[in-house]
Order: sequence, then C-alpha cells, then structure tokens
Amino acid sequence: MDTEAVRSFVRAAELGQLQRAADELGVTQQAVSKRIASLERELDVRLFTRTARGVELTLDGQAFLPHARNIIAGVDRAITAIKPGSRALRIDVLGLRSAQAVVLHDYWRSHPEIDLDVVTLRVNDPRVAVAAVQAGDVDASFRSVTDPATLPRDVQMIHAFDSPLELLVGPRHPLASARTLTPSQLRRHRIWVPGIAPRSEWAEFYDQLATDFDLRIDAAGPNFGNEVLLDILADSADVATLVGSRDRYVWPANHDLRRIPIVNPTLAYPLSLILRRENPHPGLRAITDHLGRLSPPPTPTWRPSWATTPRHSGEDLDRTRR
Amino acid sequence: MDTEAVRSFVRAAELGQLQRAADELGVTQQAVSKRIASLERELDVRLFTRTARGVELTLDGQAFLPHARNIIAGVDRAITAIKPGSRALRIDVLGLRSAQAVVLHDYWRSHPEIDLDVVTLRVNDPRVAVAAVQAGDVDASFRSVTDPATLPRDVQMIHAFDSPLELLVGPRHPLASARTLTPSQLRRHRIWVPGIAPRSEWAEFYDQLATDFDLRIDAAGPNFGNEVLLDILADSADVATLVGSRDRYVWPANHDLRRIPIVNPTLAYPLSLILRRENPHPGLRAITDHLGRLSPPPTPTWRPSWATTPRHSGEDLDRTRR
DNA sequence: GCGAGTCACAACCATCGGTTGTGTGTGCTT
DNA sequence: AAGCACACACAACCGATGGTTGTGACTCGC
Repeated sequence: MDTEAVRSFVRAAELGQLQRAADELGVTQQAVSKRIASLERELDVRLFTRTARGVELTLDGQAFLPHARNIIAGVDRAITAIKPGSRALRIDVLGLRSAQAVVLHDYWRSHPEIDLDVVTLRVNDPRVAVAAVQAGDVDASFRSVTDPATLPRDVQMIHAFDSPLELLVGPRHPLASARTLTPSQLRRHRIWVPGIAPRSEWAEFYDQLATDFDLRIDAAGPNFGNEVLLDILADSADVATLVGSRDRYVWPANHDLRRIPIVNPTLAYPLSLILRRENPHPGLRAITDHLGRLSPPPTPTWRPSWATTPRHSGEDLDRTRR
Repeated sequence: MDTEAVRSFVRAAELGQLQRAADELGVTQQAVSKRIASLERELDVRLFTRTARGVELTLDGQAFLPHARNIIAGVDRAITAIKPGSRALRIDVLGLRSAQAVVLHDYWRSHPEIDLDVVTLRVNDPRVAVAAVQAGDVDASFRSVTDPATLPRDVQMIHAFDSPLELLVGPRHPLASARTLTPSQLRRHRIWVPGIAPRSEWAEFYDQLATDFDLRIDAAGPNFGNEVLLDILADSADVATLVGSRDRYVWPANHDLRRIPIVNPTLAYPLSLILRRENPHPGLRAITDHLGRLSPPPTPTWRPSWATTPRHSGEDLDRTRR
C-alpha cells in the first residue's frame, strides 16, 4: 500500500473532488484517479461513488477514512521523529527501565505534545556516548564520564538528578521487615551487585560506599539477567542488592521481594546528562527544567566524592570543578 | 512510502537479518535490501548498520521502529476493517450523536477489542437501509420500517431499546425550573420538533403522542440545524422541544438550556435494529446482548401503538405482530 | 443544446521493484 | 593461514507501476 495513495484518498474525501485534491497535491487529476483506483483494487472495495460534481464516500470509504487518517498521521509522526534537521528530541538512556527512562516517561506523559525519542546506545563506553552527542546523533545522554576534563570543548556534562538507593531483599532476609534502614544497619550483610564493569563510575561509587560505611559490597561477577538475580534474592536469607528508587528493572511483587528505602543518610547516586554546549535541541531546555524540579532526596544525603557539593540542573559540572 | 517496505524493515529489525526477513516475506534477500535502501533514501537516514552476521539498528532505526510498528498496525487494522469477507462489524446509525451511536460508543469503550465501525447511510429512506442490510453492505441498521410485512424474507427487525424523551427548554421557559415533568404538565405548551419527515415513523410517533396527551406538538417545517434550534430555544419563553435522553445532538450547557426528564408515564420511543435473518456477523450477537442489558426506562411507560407490549432485544418483531 | 465541470480510459514513457547472477567483507573452522 | 560459510550490496535485466498528455463519457445548469 502506498501512503501517498492513502493521503490522496483522505484529501479527496475531505474536498469531495479528485480534481481539487490533485491540485493540492501537485499532480494531475488522472494521477489521483489512478491512485484511488489502485487503492480500491488492493482493498477490493469501492471507496467513492463518482458523480458529475465530484466524489462521495461509500460506506466502505466512510469506514476506511478514519483508518486512513490514522495511517497518515503515523507516517507523518515517523518522519518528524527521524528526518534530519527537524527530528524529535532524542535522548540516550542506559536502559528503558532505568530511573532516567522512568523520569523521561513521566515527563512525556505530562507533556504528550513534545516529540521525544528515548533510545539506548548499544555500548557501555561513555566515550561513545560523548561522540554520539558531539556528532548530533543523540541530543543528550544520561551517562557520566569520570573525568570531565576529557570532554571535547563543545560537549558538557551537567548534573541531572540524584537517584536514592533502596535495598532489595527477599522475605527470608533478616532486614526484610524493616520500613527504612540506615547505612550502618547494612554492615556485615552481604550486598551483591552483579554486572558492574570494573573501573566504571558505578564500580567507583560502590567502592567509596563500602569504604565510608564499612559495607560488604560484592560488585564483581557477571550479570546473568534480572530473572536470575530475582530468583536468588527471593530464596536467599543473606543476600540483598541495591536498586535506585526510580529504577523499574525489577518488579519486587512478582517474587515477594521488598524495596526498603535507606535514610540517615540517604545514599544518592548522582546522575549526569551529557549534551552539546552550543545550539542544543530546543526541546532539551524543557527536559533540564523538569529535572531541576524533581524532588531532591531526603536529607541528610551521602554522595560520592566527585559530587560532594549538591548541584542543580543546568549547572556546568566542568566549570564548577575547577 | 511503501508500507511493504516498512513491514520489511520491522521484520528485519526483529529478526536481525535481511535474509530471514526475506524468507519470511517470500521475496529475495536483494529485494528486502532494496526496500530498506529505498526507505533510507526517502528518510535520508541510515536505519541499519550492516555486519557480517546480519543487520543492527542504528539510533535512527531504533527511533523509527516503534513508529514503523504503529504504521503497520494501522494498515492492518484498516484492512481488517473493510476487506470483504473478514471486515469489522458495521452498523448504520441515523447520526453519530444519536442515542444509538452513544450506546454503541459506550459498548465499544468497554470492549475495545471488537472491531466496530459506526457509519451513517446518507439517505433518509429506511428501505435503502434495508437494502444495504440485505446486500451485506452494513451488518445492521438502527432504523425502523413502519410495516414489518414489507421486509424481505431474509431481513428481520428487532426491538433494540427504548429511548425515553426529555424536554429541552431555555431558562425563560415557565417549566425551566422543574426537576421532572409529567406529560399532562406539557399541555398547552408549544413543543417544536423541526425536521420530521411527513409520514415517517417519527411523525406518527408525535402524532399519537399529541393525541393521547392532548399536546401541541409542531412537527412540521424544515430543520435549519441544531445551532438555530438551540438559539431559538435559549431565547424563547414559550417554545420547547423533545430530545432522547441519550441523544447527544445538543449540549444544553452551551446555551444554558435544561433537559427535564418526563415521567408518569415515561415517554419511550422504541428503537429498532434491522439485520439479516441468516448468518449475521458473529459480533452482532454481542451487540444485541448488550442492548438487552440496558436499563429499561422508568415505569409507568407510554409507547406508541405499534409497540404497546414491552419487548426485549432479540425478539422477532415480525413474528410477534401476527 | 451547449458549455463547463467532473472522472475515466488510452497511449506513452520513465522509474520502480522484483528477479538472477556476482562481488565483497567478516568471522569461524580446519 | 587458508578456506569456507554466511550475509549484504551491486549489476543487469525485465515486467509492472505510476506519472504524464490527450480524449471521451457523463451530468448539471443556463
């Protein structure tokens, strides 16, 4: 099915004449006639009754019209979403269920008129994400580089929002019935965080966390998938893990798991946003404003050393660090 | 844009290989390659990165994929809606804001999975609707023929549901502040019902109504449109009209008009459904069941002479009348 | 009856979209 | 390291498609 034929059908139905639709579409009346005829042949129904003054929709045509409008709208949305130059705001997240994606989804639900595409670069190296931002392939990326000095001059990294950690445990775990926990209560309990790449920012984060609160955090080993992790947690009386409060990687209810907020201090992972310094996508401003309006984590708050001073969205990390 | 190309893109993205997508679609690998290439040319972006083991989505491809799926779904829905043989349930109503359409809309909202098309035959003659039902052009029609004996043998008319009347008046009308009214209270008030075709079922209905309750019903004259009617009602201290309680032709609030239910007895217009006697559309059964479950009008109820005995959905009017 | 409008059909032609055959690059195996 | 298996791209070819211009059939209004 040719979407140009569908478009012609819609305009012809609205204008009541093939001739006028043809004028508007910049083709001859005969071309529109053939397009409609080919649509009718493909669908095996009559869409119009031809009269001396134009065309009138048949019942089948009436039934087809809203579907045709829907198809055209879908095509137009698709084109505006990816046509270079005028494409939708495109933001890279680590995963579609990460806290960043959840926050973006919330934003989109309250502002459905903005064209937002949430994509995932299929790489772990943040330098690739930086290159993608620099090249304009994505408009922003929720990633962090450990040393902002390595960023190209036309790319900046700003603080996005803080993601407070929660303990995820199974029903048999000794801490399972707590309403909240303090970091010191986690001492001597085994915390397993699989799938952390060595020397990554997350590895550094958990390293500092373990040191500052004397915790047993096992951040080594491969990740065999969330299902495996959940199964282990559900059965275990001594293994727990840490998740961001907004992350939706896991559905604790399915495995009778509990999410327990950690407070006094709240453990906050600072999420960053990488974007171009010059001429960023106009829609980005609304996103960064939204991030700035997110409710901050409860105080007191612990943060890793590279983010010891609270930061606000829009502030330039690179500049504030020296 | 060719929707077959879009379909190929979706399958290739899902399968990760042009070759397998080609096998599935019954064309050669080269054809799929060309389709993708032409899509890429049209959109002016790269959709896949080609590797030795297949294809991988680029960022643009990732952004396009959900849109492509949406387009394909729209096309498929359009086809199932009108392809002869397997098309959606199609029901003719007098107007998209009539009580019948409102009832169908309610049904569809609670059963969004059924494919339902509500259309309007652009004719007033119920015999045309009967012919459309007989020919299978529509599966059912919310119209009435005054003499069921004239129906073709393979077409039947059943009672659909009763539509209770309400008085629609402007703020200056003497009855404007009533919560409910009885028919006798309408006596001596002028009731204007424009746009009723002479000798139609509605004309007969109002005729009987006027006779039985000694009312002044002016059912003559052309209808200049709802806006005109509403304007007149809003300004007038002595003109009122009657509307079905489920009709949504008018929004009284916009003109500060009041809808006042009429009770003791409730004035019920019996709506009929014309459908084929043999092999009706399988989805029709659910509709007639739904109609049968609608709450009946309050008792006591007045009905025109041709419907003096209460009827239930599914009953065969033709058979019960002799 | 005729002119002005509509849509459809015919003839023509460039382009497109499919085929088969072949080339190129990559990764795994021997 | 060589060779094979596999996947995608390119080339050549060809019928079908979709556009054009020209014309015909039909209806409506004057």
